[in-house]
Amino acid sequence: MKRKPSPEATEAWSRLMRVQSRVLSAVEQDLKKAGFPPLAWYDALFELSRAEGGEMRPVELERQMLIPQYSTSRLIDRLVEEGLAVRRECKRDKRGQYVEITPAGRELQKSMWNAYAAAIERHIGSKLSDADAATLSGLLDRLGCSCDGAPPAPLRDAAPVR
Amino acid sequence: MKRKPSPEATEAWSRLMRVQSRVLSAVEQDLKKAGFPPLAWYDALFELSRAEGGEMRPVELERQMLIPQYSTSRLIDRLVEEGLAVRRECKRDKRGQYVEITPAGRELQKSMWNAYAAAIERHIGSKLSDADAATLSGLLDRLGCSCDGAPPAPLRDAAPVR
DNA sequence: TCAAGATTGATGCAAGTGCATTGGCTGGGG
DNA sequence: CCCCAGCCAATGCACTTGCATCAATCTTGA
Repeated sequence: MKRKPSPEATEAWSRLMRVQSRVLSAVEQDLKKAGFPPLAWYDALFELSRAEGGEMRPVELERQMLIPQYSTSRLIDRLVEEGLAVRRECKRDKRGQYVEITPAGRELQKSMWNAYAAAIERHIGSKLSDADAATLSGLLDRLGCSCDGAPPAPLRDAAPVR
Repeated sequence: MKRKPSPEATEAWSRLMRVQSRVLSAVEQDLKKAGFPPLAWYDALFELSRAEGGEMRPVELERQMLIPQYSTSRLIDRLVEEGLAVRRECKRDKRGQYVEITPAGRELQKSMWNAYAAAIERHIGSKLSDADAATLSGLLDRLGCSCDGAPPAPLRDAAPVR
């Protein structure tokens, strides 16, 4: 039951942790140097912008972004504070609410994407052929999916991420 | 100069971020549930334990672990507070100091490794063949190394990581 | 030899995170 | 019909992180 991992598995673990941390901070730095807010803001704005009517329930956002409930709540606080989103009451369920992206929010999302895309290209695209990138995605998928019985994932496009 | 990333590159970025975050928190949770401190502690204890004489300069530890200076300083504070390491003065350079692992520190490092190895096996080893794990490591390496001209990396063994 | 600059490590402060709990509301079973 | 288990979102508190800066010491070079 508690078999030890092979050296290959251990090495893969090690690389996965180190490399993503380096790449993530490199990309975050690029964004920050360009004067943009953290990546999490982008992700939230992206999810909102592609949602029906530009709005969604916090609980839905939470599931998309895979972050804890309180974290979602505070992220929304900040977006609202900056005028990038607004909270709307939900008439169908008075416990809940809707969060709607504002025009300013859509604009920021788009302009962040320019810098973001450039950073991805710089730190990933330029270092891996498309075929290798696809192989990498495939291998990573095998680590992530089987974890908890999440349905195969709805398939995302220009899947911005995080 | 600002070419856009291919869909493959973007997808790889996305997966890299999501998957490592899931795997990392899964492993951290396993450790925590077993009553152990955070992974960073393990990494530090591991580095110390394999250092000559079980001691090293904070600045050296910092370079091994790839974490910021203040972070190292505070991590050492906590290890010392728990009796897992001690600070020693450095006679050769009075600005600096040595940090030495204690017997308790060595013991904790070893017992953490049991749980840690099991977690790696559970979340990585059992999901990837050794060959696939090696392929994954190779692809990840291509992302990490060329970043900053760090020498090819001294090559680590049971490279615990993070 | 001495001043300027670099390096080592610590720390004050602001901001972010994790955890537990609360308060409001819903919906279903008795 | 009412009550209670369960869900939604917010928040108080402790702790951690990031950033800037400091004090002490070392090194370099004129």
